[in-house]
Amino acid sequence: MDHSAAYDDDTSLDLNSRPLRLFDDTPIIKQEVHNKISIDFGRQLSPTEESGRLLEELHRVSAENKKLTEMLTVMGENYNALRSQLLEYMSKNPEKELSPISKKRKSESSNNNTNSNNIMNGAVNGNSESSSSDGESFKKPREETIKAKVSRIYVRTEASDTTSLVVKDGYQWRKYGQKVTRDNPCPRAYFKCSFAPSCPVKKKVQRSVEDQTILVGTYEGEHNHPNPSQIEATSGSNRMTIGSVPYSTSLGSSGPTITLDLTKSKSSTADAESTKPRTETPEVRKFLVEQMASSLTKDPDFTKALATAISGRILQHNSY
DNA sequence: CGTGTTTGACCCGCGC
DNA sequence: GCGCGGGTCAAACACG
Repeated sequence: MDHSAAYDDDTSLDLNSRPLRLFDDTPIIKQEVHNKISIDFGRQLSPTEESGRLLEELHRVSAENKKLTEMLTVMGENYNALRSQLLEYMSKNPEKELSPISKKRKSESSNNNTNSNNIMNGAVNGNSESSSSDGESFKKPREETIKAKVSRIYVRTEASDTTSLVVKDGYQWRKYGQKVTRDNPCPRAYFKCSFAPSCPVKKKVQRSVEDQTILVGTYEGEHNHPNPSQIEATSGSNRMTIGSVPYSTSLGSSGPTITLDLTKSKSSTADAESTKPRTETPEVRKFLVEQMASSLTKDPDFTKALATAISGRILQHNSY
């Protein structure tokens, strides 16, 4: 299954990878930039030359930023189109996906399964918001349902690993129960957040009936403390991860639906290299520089700061 | 010995 | 009221 590509399109990991694709599309510009940068650092330029260079760079960066914004817009439009198609399809065939069991109680788990199924087929989230809203709200006390934010997370695990019910999301969980439910032979595990004693968040983890490599985690409530893994490593604040695991997220009517792929982070070296390169070859360094540059140029604050620095520098040189 | 997991018992809501 | 099923509790157990 090639879901990873679909996930990447929704994650901020793409913030890193996409600009590179852009560079790939425009190799001439890329080459030009690198040549000029090497010249810049290689010898001293006159103030006017340097300011000209920097202005040129600024324009180039702005143009790239614009391109990226456009690509993001197109991607968003495609996503919305796909989502509406999926919703339309789901509304036309609501019974197809559900089990013949008609009890209200069944709907929760069957929705879970259809969700994971659809998501794993590449349609990421439109379905989850339509089903999760009525899936969770029917049997909980009214006020609790309103208060507690419910979100779902779908985790693809190693194919060989079909026994553990561990979802590494960066938080600390204490298992307080396990139960075999009626419509799923795989046991459902119940967890409470143990990082903060007062944290009300609960988590249910159960393997999907259809694909047992998929863990379906249901989160209830909101953490009243930061993610422990983010406290330890705040340096990667631009990267959207759950405890170093890439994920994609989307908001539904009852809360976000999150999909992450543990197998990818574990086994895919190509993907791992993009976030955590191990070698230090010139190519990799170049790659890293490109990534950092593209990430920085996407940051409007950085662009502002750069513009301020450049203008300040120009004024400084003009005063000579 | 402290902490986390396991697992059977219990509670509670819902449908009949 | 009864049975069913999901969710929670807590004693027993395992592990470092």
